Amino acid sequence: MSRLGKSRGPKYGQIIDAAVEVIAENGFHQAQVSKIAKKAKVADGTIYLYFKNKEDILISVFREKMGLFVSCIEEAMGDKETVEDKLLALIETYFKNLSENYHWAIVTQLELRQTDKRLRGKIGEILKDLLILLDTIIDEGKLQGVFKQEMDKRIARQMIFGTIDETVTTWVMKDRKYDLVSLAAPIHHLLLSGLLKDSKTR
Amino acid sequence: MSRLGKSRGPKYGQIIDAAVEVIAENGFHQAQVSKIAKKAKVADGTIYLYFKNKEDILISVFREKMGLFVSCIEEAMGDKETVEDKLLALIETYFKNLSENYHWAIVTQLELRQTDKRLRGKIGEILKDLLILLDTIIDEGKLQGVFKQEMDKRIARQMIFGTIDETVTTWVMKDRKYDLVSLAAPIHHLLLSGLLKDSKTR
Amino acid sequence: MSRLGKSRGPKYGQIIDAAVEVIAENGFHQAQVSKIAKKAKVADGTIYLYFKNKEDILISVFREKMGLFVSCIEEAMGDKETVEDKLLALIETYFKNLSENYHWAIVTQLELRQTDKRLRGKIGEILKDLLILLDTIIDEGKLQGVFKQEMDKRIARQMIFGTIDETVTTWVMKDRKYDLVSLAAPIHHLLLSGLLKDSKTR
Amino acid sequence: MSRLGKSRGPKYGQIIDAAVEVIAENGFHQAQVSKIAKKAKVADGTIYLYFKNKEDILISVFREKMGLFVSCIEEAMGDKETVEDKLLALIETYFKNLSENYHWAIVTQLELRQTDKRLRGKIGEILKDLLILLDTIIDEGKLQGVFKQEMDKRIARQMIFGTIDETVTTWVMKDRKYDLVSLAAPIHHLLLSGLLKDSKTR
DNA sequence: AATGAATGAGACTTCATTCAT
DNA sequence: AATGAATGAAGTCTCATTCAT
Repeated sequence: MSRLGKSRGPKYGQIIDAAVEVIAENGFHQAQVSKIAKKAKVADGTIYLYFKNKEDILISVFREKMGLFVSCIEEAMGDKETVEDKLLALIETYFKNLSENYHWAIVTQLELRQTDKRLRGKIGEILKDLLILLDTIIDEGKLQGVFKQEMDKRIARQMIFGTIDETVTTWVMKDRKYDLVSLAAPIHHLLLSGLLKDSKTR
Repeated sequence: MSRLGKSRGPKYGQIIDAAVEVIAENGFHQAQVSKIAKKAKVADGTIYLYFKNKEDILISVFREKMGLFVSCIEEAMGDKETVEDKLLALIETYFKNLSENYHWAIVTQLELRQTDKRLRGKIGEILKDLLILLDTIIDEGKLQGVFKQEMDKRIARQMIFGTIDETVTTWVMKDRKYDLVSLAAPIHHLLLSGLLKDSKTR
Repeated sequence: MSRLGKSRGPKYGQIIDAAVEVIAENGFHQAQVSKIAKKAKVADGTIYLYFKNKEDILISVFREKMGLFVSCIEEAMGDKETVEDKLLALIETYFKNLSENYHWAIVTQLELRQTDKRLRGKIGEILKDLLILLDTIIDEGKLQGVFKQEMDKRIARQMIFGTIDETVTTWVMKDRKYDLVSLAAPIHHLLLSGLLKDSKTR
Repeated sequence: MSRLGKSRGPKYGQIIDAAVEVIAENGFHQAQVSKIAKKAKVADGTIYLYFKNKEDILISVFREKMGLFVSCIEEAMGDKETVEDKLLALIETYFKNLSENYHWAIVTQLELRQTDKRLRGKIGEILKDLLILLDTIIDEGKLQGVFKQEMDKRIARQMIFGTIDETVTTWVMKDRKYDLVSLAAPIHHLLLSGLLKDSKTR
């Protein structure tokens, strides 16, 4: 078993991509190794030259794709000056990426949640990179005096991530009947200013 | 096929309760019909006198329990005057219920998500009752001029529900290491007023 | 799983007998569970109501059959007075049993040896009952002053068992071309008096 | 298919030796071709330049090693005068060789028996050379009037070989906890004179 | 109404062998 | 002569559901 061959060889990428497609099209529990192999145009056994087992395929899929996803968001945030703009960039890029890659959206929002405790734990590890991005924004916002000082970072993070996540999930479950990216601005506004009317004294 | 026999016989409730326990203790994929039967103290075959199939058990579990859950929240909201108080009542009751019934919290937040498209669709149907409660609050808030007029109802609902849901999920996954109910107030505050500092002009 | 149902129900015996036949006819490594199930006229899954796994079938086969085998030999020895007669009874019954049950002879002499360390260890445990019989004879022979006093029990046991075992194995591998039982007497004689001519001074 | 290339190239010997080690260390069923290739420091495919298939490796291993083994015994017997001494030389050399080469002992006594009918038949062929040695001794003993005249050669051979084989197998299975070579003399004595006490009239 | 023994479909993974380089 | 990446066949076991009692 080519332990180190894990990340190279063109087949590696083929298999990863095939896995995303197969999971999105058939659902997590109908994503048999043989289906993935067929779509990747390799023999069943070849999968096991690149991945330890089925779970390893899934973890790798998530790590590879989520890595790109997070990098992409980081890059988009990079040239923004204010925390408000950074948050908007994050939400917009998040939505844009998933809009442009429906297979991946299905996988992250629906299929990957059908996993058991162990696997979900590992996925959680990878997700941390994304949550760290949120924490960075929150910290910076508080430091700059833009965000509430007394705000609990964990709660704020859960509000932002929960809102984004729920929005994408709903969009996926509604079969993309509307444009996701255009929701970024109003969501951004709502997260920043809350439900209450401006004039309202708080 | 006693689809209408839904509530007839004491065994029905026994099976529902057993299902919740078994799923919470063993996880969705380890919740075999025979385990549920054993915990409910009935024979495997008896299950099929009350439920069409395994999926029907799960749907029924969700419908029965979620019905109680929503009623409970409605009741708590009933005697509140302002929308702000109603929202707080909703969040607090939501958290309180799940705090007091950890099995149910595990089932809703983790295990029931490990289902396939079809089942998740049906669960979504039942969840609507909860989302309607949120819509009621949002509508009322806008009508009373307390909430932003230009706010998109769907987005607001996703922010509230996403935040609550993410918060509970995190709490369950962290093995209830902290008190959930005490998060209700700060979350309520954050949802109403947003991330930005009060003095900030918006 | 009916853990305790292990030994009862008519299917249990059917499966054991089917396993012996299938192993004898197809060889140990070609004795698939599905073949055993088919020959036993039960569904594949039924096997697992009576046996934990495939290894458990094999162990059980050996335990059940070897139990009968040893009992049979014990019984035959029971009414013999001298150790010489007891030894002869053992050898004759040993050969007679295997002669009358060729399937079982193939299984013990050839197929059951194709097992890995773990399984062979368990088989060894069961074989002990047989070796104890030999030890009993040896002890008694020495006690009565019929056998050599200085003789090492372990070595004697290995000579007797090794000779019997090798004889049966050869007979099985030669496809029963000759009568096995009639070898009992000469073997018995040879074991008792050795290779050397009587007149020879020792 | 270099069946005749048997001894050509240094890799041939490397592979044979590697096979013995791998089988002894991992067991017959865990002795994958790739493991043998790795230990022999050749590529997997190279194996197939020297051997037709996996079975051919095993047969060759047995033929090569058993050839040396038999030669060694023959040599040790060569300068003995009496049949008794020849038999003792055979047993002692047999035990000595296996004592000094534990890997080979494991392979012959345990691992090589985990083979199917076909392979075992071929191994039997090779074993014949050893059995012929025994026959030579028996014939000579009878001719010289040292051994019983009425003794069946086949039975005598089975007694001698069965005893030796069982002794070595037991020693291997007991993890060499005692010295094997020192058993040669008592076994030799027992084979020659039998279980019965000298004075006993036969 | 209740039982529970019996059913049987379905998938992950290993490893001997090949063949293009 | 040598390589080693790729192949693909094959078998154990689980568990939702049925049906004779």
